[in-house]
Amino acid sequence: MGDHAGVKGLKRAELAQRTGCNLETVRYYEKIGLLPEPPRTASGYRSYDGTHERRLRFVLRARELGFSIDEVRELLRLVDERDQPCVEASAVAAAHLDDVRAKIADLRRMERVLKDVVAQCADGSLRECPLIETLFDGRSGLKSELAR
Amino acid sequence: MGDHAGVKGLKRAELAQRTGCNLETVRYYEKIGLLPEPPRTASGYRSYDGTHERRLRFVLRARELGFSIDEVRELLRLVDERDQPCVEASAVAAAHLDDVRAKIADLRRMERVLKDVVAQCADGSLRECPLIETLFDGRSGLKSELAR
DNA sequence: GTGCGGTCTGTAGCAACTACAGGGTCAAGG
DNA sequence: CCTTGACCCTGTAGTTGCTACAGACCGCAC
Repeated sequence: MGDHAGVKGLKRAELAQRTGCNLETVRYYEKIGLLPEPPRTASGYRSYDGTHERRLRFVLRARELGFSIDEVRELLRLVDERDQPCVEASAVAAAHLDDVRAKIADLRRMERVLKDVVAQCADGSLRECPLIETLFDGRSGLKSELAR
Repeated sequence: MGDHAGVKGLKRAELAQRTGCNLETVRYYEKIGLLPEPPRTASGYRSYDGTHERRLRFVLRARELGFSIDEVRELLRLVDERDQPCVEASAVAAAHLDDVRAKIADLRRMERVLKDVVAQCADGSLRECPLIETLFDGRSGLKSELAR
């Protein structure tokens, strides 16, 4: 296989392997505009270089931190446009941090209820299943727990 | 509109409103088999009664607690088949509790990294944006944080 | 030359809904 | 009696973020 212009040119699978990204995800990110279209070899194979790898790592790290695709797009725009990225980027991150904290709070409420119910089921002191009764009737403090 | 057989028959929108469920979701749950097909009026309108409402509330509460559709299906099967539901139900709940705790742990890692990065952005002591540098290079302990 | 693997494209599938479009029905008002 | 508007019906498409094909090429070893 000949490279386009002597560049070291990673193939898609190589890029995926180096970044730990799924093969198809690379193409997906290109399709939705998170990665630029790379040059192609004469026969149409994608040929990536270090800038693509760097950008893909950026996207993957942002996704690991739970940023949505749109948030990642916004962060990339800030990187590319370079107009005071820090102020705007930290606003995006701060908003996302609020989301994360809200999700943690939701999950902690769920955890509390589940833990109580599982404990009640385990001690076997009730003739009816406390989990199922809770789901049916909202007793055992579920509603009040969830309302908090 | 005449009821089928003198039953009080809730319409779909009424059931949705009473349970706080989205109108379309009622139909969706019916389609995927979480709710039984209700009787219809002569002109084809769905006509729900208290048992449907009770079952829908069960599903909605289980979903609020983060049980997946498949888990809800399993819980409903235990309710319907009535063979030692408590032991099996609490096993489903305990497994789900593990999931919830794993999600909380993931989110807490994200929270920690985001909090640090936002704080670094805010104090303005660095010429480059710490958030963006972190995403590009994995410095600032992101990788080690996420690896834990 | 012929096989095996890699790559290409477009498209379908997953969860769990949500939101239409285009039709039928019902009850009230004129 | 007829119309108007609000409801209900169905099937299907959209959402988010991928993942996994099918079927067609390409490239390299043997």
